[in-house]
Formats: sequence, C-alpha cells, structure tokens
Amino acid sequence: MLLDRMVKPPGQAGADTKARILDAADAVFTRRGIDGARMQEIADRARVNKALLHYHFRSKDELARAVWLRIAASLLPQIFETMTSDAALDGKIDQFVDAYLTRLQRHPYIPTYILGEIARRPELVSALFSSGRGAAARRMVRKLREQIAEEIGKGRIAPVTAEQFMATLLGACVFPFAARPLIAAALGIGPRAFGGFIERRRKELPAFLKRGLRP
Amino acid sequence: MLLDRMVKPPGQAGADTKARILDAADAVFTRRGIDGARMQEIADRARVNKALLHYHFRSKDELARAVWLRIAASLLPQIFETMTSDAALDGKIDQFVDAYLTRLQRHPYIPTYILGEIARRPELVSALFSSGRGAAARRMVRKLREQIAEEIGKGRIAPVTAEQFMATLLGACVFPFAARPLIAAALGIGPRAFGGFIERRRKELPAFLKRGLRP
DNA sequence: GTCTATATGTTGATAGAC
DNA sequence: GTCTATCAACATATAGAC
Repeated sequence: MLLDRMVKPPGQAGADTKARILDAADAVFTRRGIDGARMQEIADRARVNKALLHYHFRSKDELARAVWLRIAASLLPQIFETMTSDAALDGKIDQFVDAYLTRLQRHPYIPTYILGEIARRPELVSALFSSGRGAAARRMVRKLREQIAEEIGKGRIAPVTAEQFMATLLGACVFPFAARPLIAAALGIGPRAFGGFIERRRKELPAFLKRGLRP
Repeated sequence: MLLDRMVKPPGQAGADTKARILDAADAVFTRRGIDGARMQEIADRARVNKALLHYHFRSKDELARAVWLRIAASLLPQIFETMTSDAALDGKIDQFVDAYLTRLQRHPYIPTYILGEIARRPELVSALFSSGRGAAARRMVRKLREQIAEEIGKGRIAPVTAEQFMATLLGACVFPFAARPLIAAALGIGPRAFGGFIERRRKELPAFLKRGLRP
C-alpha cells in the first residue's frame, strides 16, 4: 500500500494513464474513424481495461471529442498565425507548404480523419470554432482579404479571392495525403516512392502557387 | 398467382427492386460512410425489408462493394478520357474543372465518401484499378507526361511534373467539397453562399491553374 | 484508480412461411 | 421475390470488488 503510493503517487497516478488513453484513442480514432473505432482496441493499446476508459471519459463520444479538440489545438493555431502575420504572400506560401507537408507526413492519418468527421459530426465542427478560435479564423480571413486587395491594387498579383486562394493552398497540401492510396495505386508506387512524391511537392508546389498569383 | 406474374413479370420483378436498393444504399453509404451505414436505413429508404437486402446482395460488404464500383464507373472514365485526349493543356483544365465542379455540386457527399473509404478499405482501392481501368490510368499518366514534357521542351510552360500537376488539379476541385463544413464555418456562410463560392471557383480556378503553368 | 463480470442495446445475418 | 420472426455476435456502458 505504502509502496504503491511511492510508485504511483495519488496526484499523478491517473495522469500518466489518462495521457496514455488519449494517445491510444488518438491513434485508433484517426486510423479507423470514430464509427469504426472500438473501445476495446483503444483499451488494449493503452494497456488498461475497457472500464477505465469510461472512468476517465464518460462515453465514447466524450473521448472522441477530447481527441478531436486536442488535434484541433495542435493544427489550427499555426495556420491562423502563419496566415495572419504581416509577412509577404510569397513568404506565407513557402512557410505554409513546408510546415504542413512536414506535419502531415508525420501524421498521415489526420486528413482523412478530419475530412471524414467534419462531414458527419456537425457538433465537432462548431467545437472547432468555439473559444477564441472563431475570432482567430475571422481575423485571418480579414487580414488575407486586406493583404490580397492591396497587392491587387498595386498590380502585383492577379485578381484572386482570398477564400479561393486559401482553399487552393490548403487543398494542395492536404489532398495528396487524403488521396494517398489512390495516388499510389494510380502511379503504381509504394510508400517509399510516395515519400519522394511529397518531397518533390515541397519544392514544386510553392513555385506553382506563386506563379498562379502573378498578374 | 397468374395475376402476380402480369404485374411483376418474373424477368423484371426484382430488377426494379434491386435498382431501388442500390440507389438507397448509395445514398446511405455516401452520407454515413460504410461503417456508419445501417442496413435498416437502406431498407427503409428502398421501401423493402432488411432480409431482402441480403437476398439480393449476400452481405453488407458485398452491397457496399456494388455501390462503390457503380460510383467508380460513373467518375473515373470521364477523368481518364478528358486527360488522355489530344486537347491542349489549357482546354483540359477548363473542361476538367467545369465538369467536376458541376458533378460534385450535384453529388456533394462523394468526396468525403471516397477519401474515407480508400484510406480504410484497401480492397476497394484495388477493385478500382482492376478490369480495364488500371490500363486506362497508366495511359493517362503516360499521355500527360509526354504532353507536359513536350510543352516544357518548347518553353511554353514551367517545368512541372505531371503527377504533381494532376494532384493539384484534382485536389483543387475535390477539396472544397470535402472540406465544405469547415469552409462554411470559417467563412460564416450557409449552403446558399457556399453555392456561390463554387460558382466563383468555376471561373477563378482555371485561370489560376493556367497562370501556374506559365513559364 | 483499476480490475472482473455483467447488463443492455444494436446490428448483420438467417430460417422459414407465403 | 418478399415478408415476419429470430438468432448470434458484438459494442458500449455500468456494478461492484479490491
């Protein structure tokens, strides 16, 4: 009993466990989707019992929500920050493409997971833009609109819309990962060659996007 | 009995029903995903009993596969045909963007559905490129490579890779629909304004892509 | 906090009458 | 071909001991 406390102090006892559960849930939810995920698989992966999942998180829905918010917090702020800064458009493109290809290469399951859940769980979408993030998103859109309007006014770029450009930029980074099995099959390449495809994209895409902006 | 035959001739009796089931399954699978779909909902929508689904298609998996192949057959050939033709690159861009934005606007659930399932059901991906379609895909890639190499050689376009360009083109068309709830929430717009967003894209995107190709 | 055992509710699938 | 009734297999969630 006393020994137990020394190994697992009451204050931190479940802290480690809860984090392990979240990590396990993250892995399972992102790979299989919320519908396809099984609490048993999450429990196994976290090396705990199924019942403990319901002790730390009331239900599967709540666990899914916790994972969702954690992922959102790890992705959105950087997008907002990069695109809202005072840097030049070209610099934003470079930074955005490089940062996101790197990040998605490390977490290749994220795109499919996010795109799948936002389409089928409206409550998760609204959770995305609550707290300070709704305002951050609006700030980003406003800043981009101003910046692009100014560049157009100076005749430095073609007349594009901020929303359209942002959709193209984001889609160009995210789509290859979301469509990865399709691309790999169509090109007849394996995981290694797909890595090469992304490395190639890292150089080619920013140049392409900048040319697309030229007047 | 005799009357029954006159109303429902044996040859066509189930033909209509089977088609109704396929349509219902299409609607449910594309909206909810294969994991999230319920045989009961498909049966209700087709106005038949659940047992009949298993009579016409042995299992949920087989029904899902039938729906999948039907959708693939309605999408892929047009892509292959458009991109393999002898038309100029600019013309291909115009035709591709217009055709796919129109088609996806009519079937907005398709992108999420396809991207979700290809990531989690490898068997569906290989089914995609069996029969004649694997060859058609290879022909398209080869043709595009040749065409782009030639244009680069003539100094008419920037040095882009066929695969990269194709990924950008496809992603630019598909992504807005796959990310629709996200875009709508970030911009604070509803379904009607999203329709406007797509109409705007129909004009702006081809111009952007062509500028991206300019040397 | 963590476990074992169990309740409760779905869901895909089958049997068998018509 | 189509229906009603039912089964067997999970999956989420809870009860209760430690």
